Amino acid sequence: MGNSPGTAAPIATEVEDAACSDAKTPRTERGRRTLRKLLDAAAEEFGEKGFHEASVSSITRRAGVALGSFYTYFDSKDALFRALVADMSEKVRTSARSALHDGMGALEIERAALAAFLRFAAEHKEVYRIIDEAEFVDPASYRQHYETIAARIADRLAAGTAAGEFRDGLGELEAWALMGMNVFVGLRYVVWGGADKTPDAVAAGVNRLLAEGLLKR
Amino acid sequence: MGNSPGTAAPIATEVEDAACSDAKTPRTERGRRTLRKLLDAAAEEFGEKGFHEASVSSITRRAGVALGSFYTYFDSKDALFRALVADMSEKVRTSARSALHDGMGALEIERAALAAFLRFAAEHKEVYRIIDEAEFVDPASYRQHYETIAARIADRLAAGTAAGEFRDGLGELEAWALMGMNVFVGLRYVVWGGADKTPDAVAAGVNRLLAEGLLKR
DNA sequence: TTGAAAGTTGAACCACCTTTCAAGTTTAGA
DNA sequence: TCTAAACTTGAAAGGTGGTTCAACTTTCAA
Repeated sequence: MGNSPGTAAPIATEVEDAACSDAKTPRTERGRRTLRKLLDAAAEEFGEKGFHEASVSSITRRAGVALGSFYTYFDSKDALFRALVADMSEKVRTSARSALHDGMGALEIERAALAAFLRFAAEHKEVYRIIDEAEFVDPASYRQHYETIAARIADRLAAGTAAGEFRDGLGELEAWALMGMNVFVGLRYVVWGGADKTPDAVAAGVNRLLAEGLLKR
Repeated sequence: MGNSPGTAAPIATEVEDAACSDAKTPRTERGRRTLRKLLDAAAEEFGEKGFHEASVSSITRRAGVALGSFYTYFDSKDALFRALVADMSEKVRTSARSALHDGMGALEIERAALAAFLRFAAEHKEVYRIIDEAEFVDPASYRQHYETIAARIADRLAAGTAAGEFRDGLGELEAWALMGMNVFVGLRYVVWGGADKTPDAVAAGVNRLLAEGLLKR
């Protein structure tokens, strides 16, 4: 509920680059401003209403531009959605990577990556909804998003094994399992809230599960 | 792709009970047949096209009944979707529970439950899509579905701890983590296929992760 | 047998929303 | 300053598809 529009920081800061494949690049400063307004309004609108309930006219109204201007920047409502998914997918990956530093142990890296992802999700709850809805609106992007992330996790696992910290036999399957854990605890404790666990507490709990497993010792 | 209609066994066998909250209960044998045809056709249609691409007229055509008959059994397209989600949610839970037997160890139970879920998903791929899409079409059902499953997993973890097989400190968080692993490996290896891993192999890999964690010993 | 309830039918209604377009305004560089 | 390109505007075209409805058929119990 407490998700009043304008509370969250705008996501689209340099969206133009990530989204240029689907957005028509503006040639003037005014054009760039309008495109940004449209992207920010769309992120809000899609986040609140979902793709099908959202309407182009509502997005342009929110952005404070005329209905027709929309088609100066996007070929279609679908193209706008694709541009948003590409942008957010990029931001999610960036948020996790930025939390990693040299000298971290392999297990610590997983904890930090999850904590950073959860903090990012807390600040941009609409990201979850938009990426999840891509499964139906833009399946190719959805699949690519998760395959890219899984590949990155698999790389980290391999590095952990090479460093002698992780056991052998960790591959794609384990990467997907890890990713699924992260996504679901994020949905439960960050997006749905209940506010009973902080991102760091959630990340710590998951990390213990990764370290110790379930069995009594 | 290789998902020709009619290949999978019909899901709706005793749907009437689970769905009666949203479907208008038929009073004659003929009515029950028609309702079943509509539910089966809808499961196919929603599974293939998703909620918004699916159309009532296409569902009735598939079911071989007139367009108007639809509204004898459902108040709206949304009500039909809700009825389907309720039914499938029930089937998913049943499929996992039926794989559990007395005398199984706690870890073995988790492996068997996941393997059963994956086999069920392989046979009814449309279930994944329909339940996932409920996040947008019928959020309350979506949330209830996963909260119910998480509660059941948490119970199993507590039982495992009580039996001395699992460590202390396992609760809701760990249940959600487990559930996320299961859902994501199902999406990757069963729904998306690639056929490189059987349900049992996937379940075994995840189970080892639960038993040993990531660390080298 | 009979008639009331249950079920069937599909054309038509209607609300909604994406997209187009032609006319007007602003920008930027020469 | 001037002009061509960039951008803006909002009314209206056009399509889609959920839902209604009144006439018709089937079922079933009395």
